[in-house]
Amino acid sequence: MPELPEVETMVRGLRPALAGQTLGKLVVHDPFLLQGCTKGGLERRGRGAKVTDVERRGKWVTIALAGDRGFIVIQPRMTGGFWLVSPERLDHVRMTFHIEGSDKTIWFCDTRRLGKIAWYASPEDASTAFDKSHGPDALKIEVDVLFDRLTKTSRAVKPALLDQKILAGVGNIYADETLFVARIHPERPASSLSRDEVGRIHAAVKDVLNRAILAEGSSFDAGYRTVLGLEGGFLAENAMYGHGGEPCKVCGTTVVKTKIAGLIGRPTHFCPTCQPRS
DNA sequence: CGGTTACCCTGGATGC
DNA sequence: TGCATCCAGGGTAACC
Repeated sequence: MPELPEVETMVRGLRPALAGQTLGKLVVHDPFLLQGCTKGGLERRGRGAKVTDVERRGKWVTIALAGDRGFIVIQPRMTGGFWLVSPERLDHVRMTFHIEGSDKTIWFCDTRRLGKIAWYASPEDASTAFDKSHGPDALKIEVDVLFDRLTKTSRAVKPALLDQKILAGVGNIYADETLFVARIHPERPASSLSRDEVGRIHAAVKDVLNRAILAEGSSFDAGYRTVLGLEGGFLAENAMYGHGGEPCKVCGTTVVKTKIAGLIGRPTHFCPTCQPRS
C-alpha cells in the first residue's frame, strides 16, 4: 500500500513519538521480515538506544539510533504500517518499540509480510544501499533530470514512473493520477516524451503527491491507516484509481481500468479522451 | 543489457 | 456452507 504520501504521513506521525526518546526495548515478533540482521542482534541494538531521528527516503522509513547502535530501515511495501494506538489486528504485529520510562508502545504491523526490516551500521551504509536502487525523490527531482531519466528508456511511461531507480516514491495510485493530470497516455513510450510533456508530468507528480500528503494518503478496504488508525482521504478527491467505469471528472468519458505490459497484476486507470495515445 | 514476467505473502471479496 | 479463484498500495530474481 504505502506510496510516498502514506510513508510521509507515517513519518510525520512517528517522529514526534519516537525522535528524542530512548527505547526501553525493541521486540521483533516476526523474524521473517528481517533482512541482513537477526532478531537477537536487532533487539540488542535497540535496547536502551536513543532515537535521534525518523525520516522518509522514497518509500523507506528510517530510524536513526544514537552512538554505535546503527540505523534501522523499514520498508512497509504493500501492507506495512505503524500504529501509535493499539492495532486492530494483533496477529499482524511484526515489531514493537517500547519507550523507556513510559508504557507507550509503537507497533509495526504488516498483514502480508512483504515488508522488510533492515539494520545498517551507519546512515552512510544505508544511503549507499538506497542509492543503489533509487533515483532522486519524486518531490525534489528537477524537471531536466526527470526528462533525462525518463527519455532514456523505451518502456511505457507508467512502468517508468513506478521504477524507483528513475525517481523514488511514486506508486500505482499516484502514477495513474499523475498521468491523468499531465494528460499523458500511460502506454506512451517514455523515450517519446517531449520537454513540454515531461514538464507536465513533473508539475503533476508534485501536485498529486502534495495533495495526497495533505489528505494523509489513500485508504481503502482494511489497508493503510495513519498512525492513529484513521483513514487517509485522497481517494475521495482523486480522479483515476478506484474510478474505473465511471465518467471522467473532466470530460465525462468512461474511465478505463486495464492492465498494461510491464506491470503484471497491477491495474492501470486512464481517460482515453483526456489522455490520447498520440 | 533492457524489458517483461513469475513470484514472494496473506486475507477479503466474489463466484460456483 | 464450502471451496476455488481473483485481487491488492511493492519489489526483486530470473527469464527472453
